[in-house]
Amino acid sequence: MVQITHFYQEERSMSEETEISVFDILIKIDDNTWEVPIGYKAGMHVPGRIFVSGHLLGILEKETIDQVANVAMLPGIQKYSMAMPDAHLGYGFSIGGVAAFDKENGIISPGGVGFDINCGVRLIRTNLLENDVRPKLSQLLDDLFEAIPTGVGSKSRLRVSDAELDDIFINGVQWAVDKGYGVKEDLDHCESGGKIPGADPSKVSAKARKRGRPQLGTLGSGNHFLEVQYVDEIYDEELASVFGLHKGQVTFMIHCGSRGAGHQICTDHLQVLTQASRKYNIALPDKQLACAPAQSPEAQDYFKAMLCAANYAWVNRHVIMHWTREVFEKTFAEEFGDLGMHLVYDVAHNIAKLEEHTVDGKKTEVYVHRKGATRAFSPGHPDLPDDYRVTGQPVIIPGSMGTASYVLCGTKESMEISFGSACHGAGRVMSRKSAKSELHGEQVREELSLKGIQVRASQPSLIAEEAPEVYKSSSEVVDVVHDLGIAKKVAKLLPMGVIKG
DNA sequence: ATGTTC
Repeated sequence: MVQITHFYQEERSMSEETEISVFDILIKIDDNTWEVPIGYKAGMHVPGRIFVSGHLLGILEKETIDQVANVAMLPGIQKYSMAMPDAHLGYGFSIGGVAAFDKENGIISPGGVGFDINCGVRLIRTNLLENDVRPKLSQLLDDLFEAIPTGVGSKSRLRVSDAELDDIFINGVQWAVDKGYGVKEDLDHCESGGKIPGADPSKVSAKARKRGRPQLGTLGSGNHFLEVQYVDEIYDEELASVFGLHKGQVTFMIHCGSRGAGHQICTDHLQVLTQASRKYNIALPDKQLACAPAQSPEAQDYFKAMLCAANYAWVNRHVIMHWTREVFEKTFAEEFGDLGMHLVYDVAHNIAKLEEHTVDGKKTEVYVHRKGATRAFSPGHPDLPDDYRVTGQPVIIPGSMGTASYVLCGTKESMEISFGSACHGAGRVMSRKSAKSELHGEQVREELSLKGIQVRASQPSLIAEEAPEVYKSSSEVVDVVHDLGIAKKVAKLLPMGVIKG
């Protein structure tokens, strides 16, 4: 029997807590399901469920378990407070957290969405093969780096008026398609059609608008990227064929969010909801869990503003996709003709949505908070576009820089186990600070280059912060959700070139 | 993630 104990970061002072093993807290349900019992902390309304393999459990922080337990104390939570295999410490709610709250008796919390509202990812396929692209890869990446503004505080070459910003907040990708960015088909291949109704720009502050206006069509920083990839392996030929994927094919992936706009909207409303938590007498185990009753004006104002940021983020990824398509056209269309650059799908990783789920055999409406988690709806779900209704929803899981990304597919089991949710990515294991002090950007770049992966980034330190070794293995995380059955593996994608913020 | 320490 292997004894797995919890290892704290070095800077953390030794205390009696360091003696606690995760086995002292968690109850094993099956190989990939561990329960935080309802008695772990006084005030938990439901147990926690952490979906990890034995190995991933060994690197799970105790604080992440505490965050799962804290969320279980919030009013109106349904079934379980959950954490996906890529879970790690976040603001209030863990990243990788999934929690559903009753529409009438539950709460809405910005901490359950995160600062980067609708951070998400989209995958675009092409008709090109790996060997078509390799000879021109360097030039392609240079041109992409030129076309797509990256980095903190980067500004777009797209100028939108104040009135257009309202239109973007309300109509999302529909605005972009009407403007000539992308095509109508793209709308169907975004989660929620790239536009959630109910967004209200009057709930967005002047400051958030000011930050958001110049940033539409910018990649941002951190783990955000634009990656040129190829399909390395197909796990399910039938599903892959519906998604238009085959071995050797070149794809590109865009991972980014709502930039300064979403960040400011979260900051603004956190302030209001911190007051509201007191006003409505909600006992908070952690002030970062600030929230309000779902139907209160405070919670609804946040929700309506959050939807503005969500719609903005879809447009952001859409505009970046448009410019990327243009660069591919410029580089390859003369030689290869129609490049077939169809959007496979676009998923949100940080969002709260009002959805219908079955709880205790009854259909009920809940606010599902997914923070670093992906919707993974089942075959036949009415929210899916016609062409994917038979397969289930494509679930796009980006890897960390230089590692594999995955395409999975939603299942019936995800609806039963995890409110139609799966994991979102690799999950950090080393802080940005540690990564910067322990790793050197140029060395990481060199190591990736030896693996045939070219990186373009504004600063070498950013490469160090996002090095492969600072993340959990994406394949390990994906195997857990596949083995649990909450999403099914379809294809593995390997990077050829990365544009970093 | 983030006008990276309101």
